[in-house]
Amino acid sequence: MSIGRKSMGPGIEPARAADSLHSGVGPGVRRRAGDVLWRQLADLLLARIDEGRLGPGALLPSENQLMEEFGVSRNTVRRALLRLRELGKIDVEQGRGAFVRQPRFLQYTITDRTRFADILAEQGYAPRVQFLEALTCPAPDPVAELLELAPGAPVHFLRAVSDADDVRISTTRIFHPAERFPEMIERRRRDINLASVYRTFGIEDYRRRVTWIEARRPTEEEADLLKQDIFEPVMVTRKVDVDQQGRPIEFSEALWSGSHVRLCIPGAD
Amino acid sequence: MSIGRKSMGPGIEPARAADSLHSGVGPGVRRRAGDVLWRQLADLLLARIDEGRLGPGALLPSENQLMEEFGVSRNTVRRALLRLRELGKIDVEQGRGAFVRQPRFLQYTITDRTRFADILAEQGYAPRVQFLEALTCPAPDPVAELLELAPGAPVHFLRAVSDADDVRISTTRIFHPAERFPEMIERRRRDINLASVYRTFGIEDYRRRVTWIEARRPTEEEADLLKQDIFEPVMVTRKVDVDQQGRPIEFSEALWSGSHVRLCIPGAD
DNA sequence: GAGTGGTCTAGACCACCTC
DNA sequence: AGGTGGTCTAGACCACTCA
Repeated sequence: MSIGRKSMGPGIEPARAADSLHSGVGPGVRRRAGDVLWRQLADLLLARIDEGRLGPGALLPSENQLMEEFGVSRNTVRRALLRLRELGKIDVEQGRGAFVRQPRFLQYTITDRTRFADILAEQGYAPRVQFLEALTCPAPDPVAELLELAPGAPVHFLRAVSDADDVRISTTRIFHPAERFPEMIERRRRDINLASVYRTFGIEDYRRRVTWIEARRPTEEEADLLKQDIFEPVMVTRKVDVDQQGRPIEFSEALWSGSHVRLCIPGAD
Repeated sequence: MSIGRKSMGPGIEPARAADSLHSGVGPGVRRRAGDVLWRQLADLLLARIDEGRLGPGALLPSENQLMEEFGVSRNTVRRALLRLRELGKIDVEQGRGAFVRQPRFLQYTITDRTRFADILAEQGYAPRVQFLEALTCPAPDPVAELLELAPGAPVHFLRAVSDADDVRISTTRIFHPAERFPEMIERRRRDINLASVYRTFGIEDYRRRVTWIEARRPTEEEADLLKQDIFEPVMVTRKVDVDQQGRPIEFSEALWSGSHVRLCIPGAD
Protein backbone atom coordinates (compact mmCIF):
# COMPACT_ATOMS: atom_id res chain seq x y z
CA MET A 1 0.00 0.00 0.00
CA SER A 2 1.13 3.51 -0.68
CA ILE A 3 -0.65 4.99 2.30
CA GLY A 4 1.66 7.51 3.94
CA ARG A 5 2.50 8.02 7.55
CA LYS A 6 1.16 11.51 7.95
CA SER A 7 -2.45 10.90 7.15
CA MET A 8 -4.72 7.90 7.36
CA GLY A 9 -2.43 5.28 8.79
CA PRO A 10 -2.59 1.62 7.86
CA GLY A 11 -5.80 -0.16 8.66
CA ILE A 12 -8.21 2.61 7.77
CA GLU A 13 -10.75 0.96 5.55
CA PRO A 14 -12.65 4.03 4.35
CA ALA A 15 -9.44 5.66 3.15
CA ARG A 16 -8.44 2.48 1.36
CA ALA A 17 -11.75 2.26 -0.36
CA ALA A 18 -11.30 5.78 -1.65
CA ASP A 19 -7.78 4.94 -2.75
CA SER A 20 -8.77 1.89 -4.68
CA LEU A 21 -11.50 3.80 -6.44
CA HIS A 22 -9.43 6.75 -7.43
CA SER A 23 -5.73 5.95 -7.28
CA GLY A 24 -3.97 6.84 -10.50
CA VAL A 25 -6.79 9.03 -11.75
CA GLY A 26 -4.83 11.71 -13.58
CA PRO A 27 -2.51 14.06 -11.72
CA GLY A 28 -4.56 13.73 -8.56
CA VAL A 29 -3.84 13.83 -4.88
CA ARG A 30 -2.12 11.03 -3.03
CA ARG A 31 -1.89 10.07 0.60
CA ARG A 32 1.79 10.35 1.38
CA ALA A 33 4.08 11.52 4.10
CA GLY A 34 4.55 15.22 4.71
CA ASP A 35 1.97 16.29 2.18
CA VAL A 36 -1.58 16.69 3.38
CA LEU A 37 -4.45 16.17 1.00
CA TRP A 38 -6.12 19.55 1.20
CA ARG A 39 -2.85 21.32 0.43
CA GLN A 40 -2.19 19.10 -2.57
CA LEU A 41 -5.66 19.84 -3.87
CA ALA A 42 -5.26 23.57 -3.26
CA ASP A 43 -1.91 23.63 -5.08
CA LEU A 44 -3.39 21.69 -7.95
CA LEU A 45 -6.27 24.13 -8.36
CA LEU A 46 -3.88 27.06 -7.97
CA ALA A 47 -1.80 25.66 -10.83
CA ARG A 48 -4.91 25.43 -13.01
CA ILE A 49 -5.67 29.05 -12.28
CA ASP A 50 -2.15 30.40 -12.68
CA GLU A 51 -1.62 28.48 -15.93
CA GLY A 52 -4.83 29.95 -17.28
CA ARG A 53 -6.68 26.66 -17.61
CA LEU A 54 -9.16 28.33 -15.29
CA GLY A 55 -9.31 31.93 -16.46
CA PRO A 56 -10.74 34.95 -14.63
CA GLY A 57 -14.45 34.52 -14.02
CA ALA A 58 -14.34 30.78 -14.71
CA LEU A 59 -16.53 28.53 -12.60
CA LEU A 60 -14.65 25.94 -10.57
CA PRO A 61 -15.98 22.41 -10.33
CA SER A 62 -18.52 22.10 -7.54
CA GLU A 63 -17.50 20.66 -4.20
CA ASN A 64 -19.27 17.43 -5.04
CA GLN A 65 -17.45 17.16 -8.35
CA LEU A 66 -14.10 17.78 -6.67
CA MET A 67 -14.91 15.10 -4.08
CA GLU A 68 -15.46 12.57 -6.83
CA GLU A 69 -12.62 13.70 -9.05
CA PHE A 70 -10.01 13.45 -6.31
CA GLY A 71 -11.56 10.82 -4.09
CA VAL A 72 -11.52 12.93 -0.95
CA SER A 73 -14.20 13.98 1.48
CA ARG A 74 -16.13 17.20 1.22
CA ASN A 75 -14.40 18.69 4.26
CA THR A 76 -11.05 18.19 2.56
CA VAL A 77 -12.35 19.88 -0.59
CA ARG A 78 -13.64 22.76 1.50
CA ARG A 79 -10.32 23.10 3.30
CA ALA A 80 -8.60 23.46 -0.07
CA LEU A 81 -11.16 25.97 -1.33
CA LEU A 82 -10.76 27.94 1.91
CA ARG A 83 -7.07 28.26 1.09
CA LEU A 84 -7.90 29.67 -2.35
CA ARG A 85 -10.25 32.20 -0.76
CA GLU A 86 -7.56 33.18 1.71
CA LEU A 87 -5.19 33.77 -1.18
CA GLY A 88 -7.77 35.90 -2.93
CA LYS A 89 -7.83 33.57 -5.92
CA ILE A 90 -11.55 32.78 -5.92
CA ASP A 91 -14.85 34.26 -4.89
CA VAL A 92 -17.38 31.81 -3.49
CA GLU A 93 -21.10 32.50 -3.80
CA GLN A 94 -23.56 30.38 -1.92
CA GLY A 95 -25.94 28.55 -4.19
CA ARG A 96 -23.92 29.46 -7.30
CA GLY A 97 -20.37 28.20 -7.03
CA ALA A 98 -16.75 29.30 -6.82
CA PHE A 99 -15.39 31.65 -9.46
CA VAL A 100 -11.83 32.60 -10.37
CA ARG A 101 -11.31 36.18 -9.31
CA GLN A 102 -10.40 38.87 -11.78
CA PRO A 103 -7.33 40.54 -10.28
CA ARG A 104 -7.53 44.29 -10.32
CA PHE A 105 -5.81 46.97 -8.35
CA LEU A 106 -6.48 50.60 -7.83
CA GLN A 107 -3.42 52.54 -6.82
CA TYR A 108 -4.00 55.01 -4.02
CA THR A 109 -1.14 57.45 -3.61
CA ILE A 110 -0.52 58.85 -0.15
CA THR A 111 1.27 62.16 0.06
CA ASP A 112 0.96 65.16 2.30
CA ARG A 113 -1.50 66.51 -0.32
CA THR A 114 -3.66 63.44 -0.66
CA ARG A 115 -7.10 64.26 -2.11
CA PHE A 116 -9.40 61.33 -2.45
CA ALA A 117 -11.49 62.51 -5.39
CA ASP A 118 -8.44 63.71 -7.31
CA ILE A 119 -6.56 60.42 -6.96
CA LEU A 120 -9.41 58.41 -8.38
CA ALA A 121 -10.12 60.88 -11.16
CA GLU A 122 -6.45 60.77 -12.22
CA GLN A 123 -6.75 57.04 -12.76
CA GLY A 124 -9.94 57.39 -14.70
CA TYR A 125 -12.31 56.20 -12.02
CA ALA A 126 -15.59 57.84 -11.07
CA PRO A 127 -15.43 58.40 -7.31
CA ARG A 128 -18.53 58.06 -5.17
CA VAL A 129 -18.91 58.54 -1.44
CA GLN A 130 -21.92 57.45 0.55
CA PHE A 131 -22.46 58.48 4.17
CA LEU A 132 -23.99 55.74 6.26
CA GLU A 133 -23.98 57.47 9.62
CA ALA A 134 -23.46 61.00 10.86
CA LEU A 135 -23.68 62.44 14.34
CA THR A 136 -22.06 64.87 16.73
CA CYS A 137 -20.71 63.48 19.97
CA PRO A 138 -17.95 63.90 22.58
CA ALA A 139 -14.55 62.89 21.21
CA PRO A 140 -13.21 59.53 22.37
CA ASP A 141 -9.93 60.06 24.22
CA PRO A 142 -7.52 58.92 21.47
CA VAL A 143 -9.38 61.03 18.91
CA ALA A 144 -9.33 64.10 21.15
CA GLU A 145 -5.60 63.70 21.58
CA LEU A 146 -4.92 63.37 17.87
CA LEU A 147 -7.13 66.37 17.07
CA GLU A 148 -5.49 68.32 19.92
CA LEU A 149 -8.86 68.92 21.59
CA ALA A 150 -9.81 68.90 25.25
CA PRO A 151 -11.00 65.46 26.40
CA GLY A 152 -14.65 65.06 25.54
CA ALA A 153 -14.81 68.09 23.24
CA PRO A 154 -17.53 67.68 20.62
CA VAL A 155 -16.64 66.13 17.27
CA HIS A 156 -18.59 65.35 14.14
CA PHE A 157 -18.51 61.64 13.37
CA LEU A 158 -19.16 60.28 9.91
CA ARG A 159 -19.10 56.75 8.57
CA ALA A 160 -18.77 56.47 4.84
CA VAL A 161 -18.15 53.97 2.06
CA SER A 162 -16.30 54.88 -1.12
CA ASP A 163 -16.63 53.41 -4.59
CA ALA A 164 -14.61 53.73 -7.76
CA ASP A 165 -16.69 52.82 -10.78
CA ASP A 166 -19.06 50.86 -8.55
CA VAL A 167 -16.21 48.85 -7.07
CA ARG A 168 -16.22 49.24 -3.32
CA ILE A 169 -12.73 50.29 -2.28
CA SER A 170 -12.94 51.57 1.27
CA THR A 171 -14.99 52.35 4.32
CA THR A 172 -14.05 55.23 6.57
CA ARG A 173 -14.70 56.58 10.03
CA ILE A 174 -14.16 60.35 10.07
CA PHE A 175 -13.81 62.84 12.94
CA HIS A 176 -13.86 66.66 12.65
CA PRO A 177 -13.67 69.18 15.52
CA ALA A 178 -17.30 70.22 15.87
CA GLU A 179 -16.88 73.67 17.37
CA ARG A 180 -14.66 74.86 14.57
CA PHE A 181 -16.76 73.29 11.80
CA PRO A 182 -20.49 73.81 12.40
CA GLU A 183 -22.64 72.31 9.66
CA MET A 184 -19.71 70.23 8.46
CA ILE A 185 -21.92 67.17 8.15
CA GLU A 186 -24.46 68.93 5.95
CA ARG A 187 -21.78 70.47 3.76
CA ARG A 188 -19.95 67.20 3.29
CA ARG A 189 -23.17 65.51 2.31
CA ARG A 190 -23.73 68.14 -0.39
CA ASP A 191 -20.19 68.16 -1.80
CA ILE A 192 -18.00 65.13 -2.38
CA ASN A 193 -14.94 67.35 -2.79
CA LEU A 194 -13.61 67.83 0.72
CA ALA A 195 -11.15 70.55 -0.34
CA SER A 196 -14.02 72.74 -1.52
CA VAL A 197 -15.92 72.09 1.72
CA TYR A 198 -12.91 73.25 3.68
CA ARG A 199 -12.80 76.40 1.57
CA THR A 200 -16.30 77.27 2.78
CA PHE A 201 -14.75 77.35 6.24
CA GLY A 202 -11.93 79.61 5.07
CA ILE A 203 -9.32 76.86 4.77
CA GLU A 204 -7.60 77.32 1.46
CA ASP A 205 -5.18 74.44 1.84
CA TYR A 206 -4.48 71.53 4.14
CA ARG A 207 -2.01 68.69 4.35
CA ARG A 208 -1.59 65.29 5.88
CA ARG A 209 0.46 65.25 9.02
CA VAL A 210 0.86 61.51 9.41
CA THR A 211 -0.48 58.17 8.21
CA TRP A 212 -0.30 54.85 10.05
CA ILE A 213 -0.85 51.61 8.21
CA GLU A 214 -1.70 48.18 9.48
CA ALA A 215 -3.06 45.00 7.97
CA ARG A 216 -5.60 42.75 9.59
CA ARG A 217 -8.64 40.67 8.89
CA PRO A 218 -11.99 42.39 8.61
CA THR A 219 -14.86 41.77 10.94
CA GLU A 220 -17.96 40.40 9.28
CA GLU A 221 -19.53 43.85 9.26
CA GLU A 222 -16.45 45.37 7.66
CA ALA A 223 -16.18 42.64 5.04
CA ASP A 224 -19.83 43.26 4.26
CA LEU A 225 -19.30 47.01 3.88
CA LEU A 226 -16.28 46.41 1.67
CA LYS A 227 -18.17 43.79 -0.34
CA GLN A 228 -15.20 41.50 0.06
CA ASP A 229 -14.50 38.03 1.30
CA ILE A 230 -14.18 37.65 5.05
CA PHE A 231 -10.93 35.74 4.48
CA GLU A 232 -9.25 38.54 2.53
CA PRO A 233 -7.16 40.95 4.63
CA VAL A 234 -7.75 44.68 4.72
CA MET A 235 -5.36 47.56 5.10
CA VAL A 236 -6.14 50.08 7.81
CA THR A 237 -4.88 53.64 7.40
CA ARG A 238 -5.22 56.19 10.17
CA LYS A 239 -4.37 59.76 9.32
CA VAL A 240 -4.45 63.28 10.66
CA ASP A 241 -4.94 66.26 8.35
CA VAL A 242 -3.89 69.74 9.46
CA ASP A 243 -4.55 73.23 8.16
CA GLN A 244 -1.88 75.67 7.03
CA GLN A 245 -1.22 76.66 10.62
CA GLY A 246 -0.69 73.01 11.56
CA ARG A 247 -3.95 72.69 13.53
CA PRO A 248 -5.63 69.29 13.16
CA ILE A 249 -8.85 69.46 11.18
CA GLU A 250 -9.61 65.80 10.62
CA PHE A 251 -8.77 62.36 11.93
CA SER A 252 -9.97 59.39 9.99
CA GLU A 253 -9.56 55.66 9.87
CA ALA A 254 -10.02 54.02 6.49
CA LEU A 255 -10.32 50.33 5.70
CA TRP A 256 -9.12 49.46 2.22
CA SER A 257 -10.07 46.37 0.32
CA GLY A 258 -6.88 44.30 0.27
CA SER A 259 -7.87 42.78 -3.03
CA HIS A 260 -8.67 46.00 -4.87
CA VAL A 261 -6.29 48.63 -3.56
CA ARG A 262 -2.55 49.11 -3.53
CA LEU A 263 -1.18 52.03 -1.54
CA CYS A 264 1.68 54.06 -2.97
CA ILE A 265 4.03 56.33 -1.06
CA PRO A 266 6.19 58.44 -3.35
CA GLY A 267 9.53 59.73 -2.13
CA ALA A 268 10.20 63.42 -1.99
CA ASP A 269 11.43 64.81 -5.32
CA MET B 1 -37.86 21.98 20.99
CA SER B 2 -35.70 25.03 20.66
CA ILE B 3 -33.83 23.82 17.63
CA GLY B 4 -33.47 26.68 15.18
CA ARG B 5 -34.09 26.78 11.49
CA LYS B 6 -30.56 27.52 10.40
CA SER B 7 -28.78 24.49 11.74
CA MET B 8 -29.76 20.93 12.49
CA GLY B 9 -33.34 20.78 11.43
CA PRO B 10 -35.96 18.70 13.21
CA GLY B 11 -35.41 15.00 13.26
CA ILE B 12 -31.65 14.96 13.86
CA GLU B 13 -31.17 12.73 16.84
CA PRO B 14 -27.46 13.35 17.52
CA ALA B 15 -28.04 17.09 17.71
CA ARG B 16 -30.93 16.60 20.08
CA ALA B 17 -28.88 14.36 22.31
CA ALA B 18 -26.26 17.09 22.57
CA ASP B 19 -28.96 19.63 23.31
CA SER B 20 -30.53 17.66 26.08
CA LEU B 21 -27.17 17.06 27.66
CA HIS B 22 -25.99 20.63 27.61
CA SER B 23 -28.88 23.01 27.20
CA GLY B 24 -28.89 25.73 29.79
CA VAL B 25 -25.28 25.13 30.83
CA GLY B 26 -24.14 28.64 31.73
CA PRO B 27 -23.88 31.36 29.09
CA GLY B 28 -23.30 28.79 26.38
CA VAL B 29 -24.15 28.49 22.73
CA ARG B 30 -27.62 27.80 21.46
CA ARG B 31 -28.96 26.48 18.22
CA ARG B 32 -31.06 29.31 16.93
CA ALA B 33 -31.91 31.06 13.71
CA GLY B 34 -29.38 33.39 12.13
CA ASP B 35 -26.63 32.64 14.59
CA VAL B 36 -24.33 29.77 13.80
CA LEU B 37 -22.70 27.84 16.59
CA TRP B 38 -19.04 28.39 15.73
CA ARG B 39 -19.53 32.15 15.61
CA GLN B 40 -21.30 32.19 18.98
CA LEU B 41 -18.46 30.22 20.48
CA ALA B 42 -15.85 32.49 18.88
CA ASP B 43 -17.60 35.63 20.16
CA LEU B 44 -17.86 34.12 23.60
CA LEU B 45 -14.14 33.35 23.73
CA LEU B 46 -13.34 36.79 22.31
CA ALA B 47 -15.32 38.36 25.13
CA ARG B 48 -13.35 36.36 27.68
CA ILE B 49 -10.13 37.63 26.14
CA ASP B 50 -11.17 41.25 25.72
CA GLU B 51 -12.56 41.43 29.24
CA GLY B 52 -9.28 40.11 30.58
CA ARG B 53 -10.70 36.89 31.99
CA LEU B 54 -8.19 35.26 29.65
CA GLY B 55 -5.12 37.49 29.85
CA PRO B 56 -2.11 37.60 27.50
CA GLY B 57 -0.27 34.30 27.52
CA ALA B 58 -3.19 32.45 29.13
CA LEU B 59 -3.89 28.92 27.98
CA LEU B 60 -7.32 28.39 26.47
CA PRO B 61 -9.32 25.28 27.32
CA SER B 62 -8.38 22.39 25.06
CA GLU B 63 -10.56 21.50 22.11
CA ASN B 64 -11.91 18.50 23.98
CA GLN B 65 -12.80 20.63 26.98
CA LEU B 66 -14.58 23.18 24.77
CA MET B 67 -16.51 20.36 23.08
CA GLU B 68 -17.79 19.19 26.44
CA GLU B 69 -18.36 22.62 27.91
CA PHE B 70 -20.48 23.82 25.03
CA GLY B 71 -21.90 20.57 23.78
CA VAL B 72 -20.67 20.97 20.20
CA SER B 73 -18.55 18.83 17.95
CA ARG B 74 -14.81 19.22 17.63
CA ASN B 75 -15.10 20.62 14.10
CA THR B 76 -17.29 23.40 15.43
CA VAL B 77 -14.79 24.16 18.18
CA ARG B 78 -12.00 24.22 15.61
CA ARG B 79 -13.99 26.56 13.37
CA ALA B 80 -14.32 28.99 16.28
CA LEU B 81 -10.64 28.75 17.17
CA LEU B 82 -9.76 29.33 13.51
CA ARG B 83 -11.64 32.61 13.74
CA LEU B 84 -9.60 33.65 16.77
CA ARG B 85 -6.41 32.83 14.89
CA GLU B 86 -7.58 34.86 11.93
CA LEU B 87 -8.19 37.80 14.24
CA GLY B 88 -4.72 37.43 15.70
CA LYS B 89 -6.11 36.85 19.18
CA ILE B 90 -4.48 33.49 19.86
CA ASP B 91 -1.43 31.47 18.90
CA VAL B 92 -2.00 27.74 18.53
CA GLU B 93 0.84 25.29 19.10
CA GLN B 94 0.43 21.67 18.19
CA GLY B 95 0.73 19.37 21.15
CA ARG B 96 0.63 22.26 23.62
CA GLY B 97 -2.53 24.27 23.26
CA ALA B 98 -3.91 27.68 22.29
CA PHE B 99 -2.55 30.77 24.01
CA VAL B 100 -3.85 34.33 24.18
CA ARG B 101 -1.50 36.48 22.18
CA GLN B 102 0.40 39.36 23.68
CA PRO B 103 -0.29 42.32 21.39
CA ARG B 104 2.80 44.31 20.47
CA PHE B 105 3.63 46.63 17.67
CA LEU B 106 6.82 47.99 16.28
CA GLN B 107 6.39 51.21 14.34
CA TYR B 108 8.32 51.36 11.09
CA THR B 109 8.49 54.83 9.62
CA ILE B 110 8.76 55.14 5.86
CA THR B 111 10.30 58.32 4.49
CA ASP B 112 12.53 59.09 1.57
CA ARG B 113 15.44 58.61 4.01
CA THR B 114 14.34 55.31 5.49
CA ARG B 115 17.25 53.46 7.15
CA PHE B 116 16.33 50.11 8.60
CA ALA B 117 18.91 49.91 11.37
CA ASP B 118 18.33 53.52 12.44
CA ILE B 119 14.56 53.12 12.74
CA LEU B 120 14.85 50.17 15.05
CA ALA B 121 17.61 51.73 17.10
CA GLU B 122 15.50 54.85 17.62
CA GLN B 123 12.79 52.73 19.19
CA GLY B 124 15.25 50.94 21.41
CA TYR B 125 15.35 47.67 19.52
CA ALA B 126 18.46 45.71 18.63
CA PRO B 127 18.28 45.11 14.87
CA ARG B 128 19.56 41.89 13.36
CA VAL B 129 19.65 40.81 9.74
CA GLN B 130 20.31 37.30 8.56
CA PHE B 131 20.93 36.44 4.92
CA LEU B 132 19.40 33.14 3.91
CA GLU B 133 20.26 33.18 0.25
CA ALA B 134 22.57 35.17 -2.00
CA LEU B 135 23.34 34.81 -5.68
CA THR B 136 23.95 36.75 -8.86
CA CYS B 137 21.59 36.16 -11.75
CA PRO B 138 19.91 37.85 -14.72
CA ALA B 139 17.28 40.35 -13.63
CA PRO B 140 13.66 39.28 -13.99
CA ASP B 141 11.87 41.65 -16.35
CA PRO B 142 9.93 43.68 -13.76
CA VAL B 143 13.07 44.07 -11.65
CA ALA B 144 15.16 45.17 -14.62
CA GLU B 145 12.55 47.77 -15.46
CA LEU B 146 12.42 49.18 -11.94
CA LEU B 147 16.22 49.28 -11.70
CA GLU B 148 16.38 50.84 -15.18
CA LEU B 149 18.60 48.05 -16.44
CA ALA B 150 18.65 46.27 -19.79
CA PRO B 151 16.46 43.15 -19.75
CA GLY B 152 18.44 40.27 -18.32
CA ALA B 153 21.26 42.43 -16.96
CA PRO B 154 22.94 40.78 -13.96
CA VAL B 155 21.67 41.57 -10.48
CA HIS B 156 22.63 40.46 -7.03
CA PHE B 157 19.77 38.72 -5.27
CA LEU B 158 19.57 38.42 -1.50
CA ARG B 159 16.94 36.92 0.73
CA ALA B 160 17.04 38.07 4.32
CA VAL B 161 15.09 37.95 7.56
CA SER B 162 15.15 40.79 10.07
CA ASP B 163 14.66 40.68 13.81
CA ALA B 164 14.16 43.32 16.46
CA ASP B 165 15.12 42.01 19.89
CA ASP B 166 14.67 38.46 18.64
CA VAL B 167 11.16 39.19 17.38
CA ARG B 168 10.95 38.36 13.69
CA ILE B 169 9.57 41.41 11.94
CA SER B 170 10.21 40.97 8.24
CA THR B 171 11.60 38.94 5.40
CA THR B 172 13.00 40.65 2.33
CA ARG B 173 13.98 39.91 -1.24
CA ILE B 174 16.63 42.39 -2.40
CA PHE B 175 18.00 43.21 -5.85
CA HIS B 176 21.07 45.33 -6.63
CA PRO B 177 22.54 46.08 -10.08
CA ALA B 178 25.47 43.64 -10.18
CA GLU B 179 27.75 45.45 -12.62
CA ARG B 180 27.75 48.63 -10.59
CA PHE B 181 28.18 46.89 -7.24
CA PRO B 182 30.72 44.06 -7.42
CA GLU B 183 31.22 42.29 -4.08
CA MET B 184 27.97 43.82 -2.79
CA ILE B 185 26.91 40.48 -1.35
CA GLU B 186 30.12 40.04 0.64
CA ARG B 187 30.07 43.61 1.89
CA ARG B 188 26.45 43.40 3.01
CA ARG B 189 27.15 40.20 4.85
CA ARG B 190 29.96 41.94 6.75
CA ASP B 191 28.07 45.14 7.60
CA ILE B 192 24.44 45.38 8.70
CA ASN B 193 24.44 49.12 8.04
CA LEU B 194 23.54 49.48 4.38
CA ALA B 195 24.38 53.18 4.27
CA SER B 196 27.97 52.44 5.19
CA VAL B 197 28.14 49.68 2.57
CA TYR B 198 26.98 52.15 -0.06
CA ARG B 199 29.72 54.54 1.06
CA THR B 200 32.33 51.92 0.17
CA PHE B 201 30.96 52.23 -3.36
CA GLY B 202 31.25 56.01 -3.26
CA ILE B 203 27.56 56.65 -2.60
CA GLU B 204 27.38 59.20 0.20
CA ASP B 205 23.61 59.43 0.28
CA TYR B 206 20.57 57.77 -1.20
CA ARG B 207 16.83 58.12 -0.94
CA ARG B 208 13.67 56.17 -1.51
CA ARG B 209 11.96 56.91 -4.79
CA VAL B 210 8.72 55.09 -4.18
CA THR B 211 7.04 52.53 -1.93
CA TRP B 212 4.04 50.39 -2.79
CA ILE B 213 2.06 48.69 -0.07
CA GLU B 214 -0.34 45.78 -0.24
CA ALA B 215 -1.82 43.37 2.26
CA ARG B 216 -2.32 39.70 1.67
CA ARG B 217 -2.03 36.34 3.33
CA PRO B 218 1.36 34.69 3.58
CA THR B 219 2.26 31.42 1.96
CA GLU B 220 3.30 28.70 4.39
CA GLU B 221 6.96 29.35 3.63
CA GLU B 222 6.52 33.06 4.30
CA ALA B 223 4.58 32.48 7.50
CA ASP B 224 7.36 30.17 8.59
CA LEU B 225 10.05 32.76 7.85
CA LEU B 226 8.06 35.41 9.72
CA LYS B 227 7.41 33.00 12.60
CA GLN B 228 3.76 33.97 12.42
CA ASP B 229 0.43 32.27 12.04
CA ILE B 230 -0.54 31.31 8.51
CA PHE B 231 -3.91 32.96 9.11
CA GLU B 232 -2.47 36.35 10.02
CA PRO B 233 -2.12 38.79 7.11
CA VAL B 234 1.18 40.36 6.09
CA MET B 235 1.98 43.73 4.61
CA VAL B 236 4.05 43.75 1.46
CA THR B 237 6.17 46.80 0.70
CA ARG B 238 7.99 47.16 -2.59
CA LYS B 239 10.43 50.02 -2.89
CA VAL B 240 13.09 51.50 -5.11
CA ASP B 241 16.07 53.36 -3.67
CA VAL B 242 18.05 55.78 -5.84
CA ASP B 243 21.40 57.52 -5.48
CA GLN B 244 21.89 61.27 -5.44
CA GLN B 245 21.77 61.34 -9.24
CA GLY B 246 18.43 59.52 -9.19
CA ARG B 247 19.82 56.22 -10.52
CA PRO B 248 18.19 53.14 -8.97
CA ILE B 249 20.53 51.22 -6.69
CA GLU B 250 18.15 48.78 -5.04
CA PHE B 251 14.76 47.24 -5.47
CA SER B 252 13.38 45.20 -2.64
CA GLU B 253 10.20 43.52 -1.54
CA ALA B 254 9.66 43.18 2.18
CA LEU B 255 7.01 41.15 3.99
CA TRP B 256 6.11 42.57 7.36
CA SER B 257 4.51 40.65 10.14
CA GLY B 258 0.99 42.04 10.32
CA SER B 259 0.82 41.32 14.02
CA HIS B 260 4.10 42.96 15.01
CA VAL B 261 4.56 45.91 12.72
CA ARG B 262 2.71 49.13 12.03
CA LEU B 263 3.94 51.27 9.14
CA CYS B 264 4.05 55.03 9.54
CA ILE B 265 4.18 57.60 6.76
CA PRO B 266 4.90 61.09 8.04
CA GLY B 267 3.76 64.10 6.04
CA ALA B 268 6.29 66.59 4.77
CA ASP B 269 7.17 69.24 7.35
C1' DG C 1 1.82 7.32 27.89
C1' DA C 2 -1.45 10.83 28.23
C1' DG C 3 -2.99 14.90 26.29
C1' DT C 4 -2.73 18.35 22.73
C1' DG C 5 -3.75 20.03 18.11
C1' DG C 6 -3.88 18.50 12.74
C1' DT C 7 -6.04 15.83 9.24
C1' DC C 8 -9.60 13.11 7.22
C1' DT C 9 -13.99 10.59 6.50
C1' DA C 10 -19.10 9.84 5.91
C1' DG C 11 -23.23 11.64 6.23
C1' DA C 12 -26.82 14.84 7.60
C1' DC C 13 -29.68 19.19 7.21
C1' DC C 14 -29.87 24.03 6.06
C1' DA C 15 -29.94 28.37 3.14
C1' DC C 16 -29.46 30.09 -1.26
C1' DC C 17 -29.69 30.33 -6.38
C1' DT C 18 -31.38 28.90 -10.83
C1' DC C 19 -34.39 26.67 -13.85
C1' DA D 1 -36.96 20.55 -8.07
C1' DG D 2 -32.29 20.13 -8.18
C1' DG D 3 -27.85 21.84 -7.47
C1' DT D 4 -24.80 24.91 -4.98
C1' DG D 5 -22.28 26.22 -0.86
C1' DG D 6 -22.70 26.61 4.69
C1' DT D 7 -23.02 24.30 9.01
C1' DC D 8 -22.73 20.47 12.07
C1' DT D 9 -21.94 15.77 13.94
C1' DA D 10 -19.36 11.50 15.36
C1' DG D 11 -15.49 9.21 15.12
C1' DA D 12 -10.98 7.87 13.43
C1' DC D 13 -5.77 8.17 13.08
C1' DC D 14 -1.69 11.07 13.01
C1' DA D 15 2.10 14.30 14.76
C1' DC D 16 3.68 16.77 18.48
C1' DT D 17 4.73 18.01 23.47
C1' DC D 18 5.64 17.02 28.04
C1' DA D 19 6.02 14.63 32.24
